[in-house]
Amino acid sequence: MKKSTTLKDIARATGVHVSTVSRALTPNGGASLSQEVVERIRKAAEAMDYRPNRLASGLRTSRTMTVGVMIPDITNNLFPPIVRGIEGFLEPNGYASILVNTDNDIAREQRLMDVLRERGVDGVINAAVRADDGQMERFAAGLPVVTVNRKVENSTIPSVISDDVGGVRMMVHRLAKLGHRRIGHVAGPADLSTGVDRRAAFETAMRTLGHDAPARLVVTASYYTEAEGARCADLLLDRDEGVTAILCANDRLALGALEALRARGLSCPGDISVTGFNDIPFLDLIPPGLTTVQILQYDIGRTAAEILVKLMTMPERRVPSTTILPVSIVERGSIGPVKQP
Amino acid sequence: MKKSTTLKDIARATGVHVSTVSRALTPNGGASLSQEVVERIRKAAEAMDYRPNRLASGLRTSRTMTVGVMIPDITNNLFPPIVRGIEGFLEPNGYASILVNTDNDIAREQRLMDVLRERGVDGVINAAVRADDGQMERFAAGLPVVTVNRKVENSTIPSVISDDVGGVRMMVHRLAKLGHRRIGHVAGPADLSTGVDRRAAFETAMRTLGHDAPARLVVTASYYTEAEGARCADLLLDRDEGVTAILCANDRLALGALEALRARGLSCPGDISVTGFNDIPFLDLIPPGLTTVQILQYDIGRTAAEILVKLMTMPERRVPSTTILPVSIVERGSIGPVKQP
DNA sequence: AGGAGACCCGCAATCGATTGCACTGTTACC
DNA sequence: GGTAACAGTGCAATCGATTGCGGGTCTCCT
Repeated sequence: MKKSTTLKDIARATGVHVSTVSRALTPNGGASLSQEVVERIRKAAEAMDYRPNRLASGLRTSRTMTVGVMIPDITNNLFPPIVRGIEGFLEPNGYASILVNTDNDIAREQRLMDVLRERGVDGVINAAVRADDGQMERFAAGLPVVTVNRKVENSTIPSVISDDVGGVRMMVHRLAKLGHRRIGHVAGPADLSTGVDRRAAFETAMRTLGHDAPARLVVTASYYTEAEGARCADLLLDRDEGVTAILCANDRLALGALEALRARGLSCPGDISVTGFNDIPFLDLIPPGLTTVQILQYDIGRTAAEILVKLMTMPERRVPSTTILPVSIVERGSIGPVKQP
Repeated sequence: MKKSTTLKDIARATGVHVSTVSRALTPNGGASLSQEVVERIRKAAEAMDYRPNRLASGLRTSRTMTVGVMIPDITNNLFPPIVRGIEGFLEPNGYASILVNTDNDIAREQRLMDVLRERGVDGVINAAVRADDGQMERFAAGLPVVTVNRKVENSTIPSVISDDVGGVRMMVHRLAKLGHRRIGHVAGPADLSTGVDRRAAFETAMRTLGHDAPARLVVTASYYTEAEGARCADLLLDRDEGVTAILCANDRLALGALEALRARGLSCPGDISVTGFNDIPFLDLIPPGLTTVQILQYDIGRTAAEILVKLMTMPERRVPSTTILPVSIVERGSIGPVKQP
């Protein structure tokens, strides 16, 4: 492995001091140098295929041009587009991203945060925060952090999320228009902002419409998984409250709910309507076609990256504490009018 | 942002020299120190919440404990499990991964390779190589590289792939057993090893069975996309060669083929059987259930990481040039007996 | 008692880039 | 003509951790 060329090499080749080379090669540093020298050095650097050593420069300046990206689990379909959105903004701006999976494990999150700090990341984008995440709050005190998709409740950490409230409200109204009055809700985990916010939105929307929203119509999942979706839907149906529609806090829960209906021999949307949230990739291909709230997955990632860069490069400027991106309803086959008994 | 504690801080606190602290804190370095000093230093480090600065240590030792992971596109369902497998091995071993998306763009690949080098990665796992990738070959001369899922043909770069030949052969046999003799093949891109290898395997298997495999039964896709799958399947059907089954080089092509059939009003498997390759997540939920070759997605990632670590830490030891992981057939609804005219 | 090791630990150079300060030569101005 | 201002470069310290080398102390043996 031949060692790569350094400033010193270029200095030797061009007969100037390394500091001069350094200045010639930084965009604005060449200001105090003669055009001729800058030109000569740039040419030599090009010829010698010079690549700056980011470690060295990072050590000196304590800016590594690296950001940490924390994800619960990259194999969860929701996150790749977000990650892609993040990279889509960071990479062209010279940042590299270190990707880590937390598995929603608090100890693991702690450990990975240390890993990122050791590596001197300039900032962190966290798609894995819990709603009540004290350690992330502390962490954010020493390093720019932006949360994406989720947020820490009552926190100053900037977040980029989707319009959870609006999405749920629109969906409830859509179901109501189809005649549904007894709508069940499979809520997301209580320790995730999406879980609590969507649940609150559900209850508000139901009350606003003058419909019942007793606690018995809501079942809270422990995780955003198909298995939990099935379990919760089952529970809801067991309670036998005459539910005609189930609004799930996300698509995976909804897929589980569909499975539960199938297991009971119930048809969707014939017997019961089901809706999801996120519109994850491939959802459109799965029968009966889940009606869901479409979020701008790529854009929330990209926006989070933009905000993080602002935080990192212009700490004095203020950034919005919460950025909410719009959502829309995609209607597919999983909802229909209330079954007439 | 308060600066973190350094070796110097600990040295000052414990009254020893920084070099002593350094030795006390490296696992085997403490060998030449007294137990008492080591203990005292370790305790102080713990108390002061010391985190080594990886930049500094990387600069000094030129080992950054970082690896680059190149993926064509993380939003492609195939790759997240592979990435997860990679991380599953690297992270517990102290490595962090920088993830980059190449979009199968050669110029972009080149640029990202430079990015990784600047950051001093100890090695690279590449899931995005083209079959004839000269620049990656050169790159691998100066830095440990392992390719995963794909490989560079006729190269010395170690690769971890699935049993493409076996998978295709088994699938052809399976179709043959159902009576299919005129089997079409939607081949993968000619510049990817999976494309050429599976195509070759298809032709070999067909010949072995004594079936026809004229060039007209094979259409080569330009990309692994649903759109290309549909286009190629259409082309195949237009040729009107009496094809009764279409073996696709991967699942996305197969999904496209299904779409093409649907557009023509043909049923699957009633009129035509279709098969895929990879068994990507969610495939099981999409009707009619694609029969496909299941690969060990997580394991090829993990194995690639294991091999890379060997390469990085024990350059003298030899590693297998190609590691082939087994595959199996998952049979779902998309294949059936030949339609009797 | 003197010498040989063994054992512990400090010294200082080093990795590569950055940057405040100092220094030299030139220009301009009175 | 002398000096002040300035442009253009070099010098050297610095970021934090690592490591070869050397020096001091203690033990043990002859």
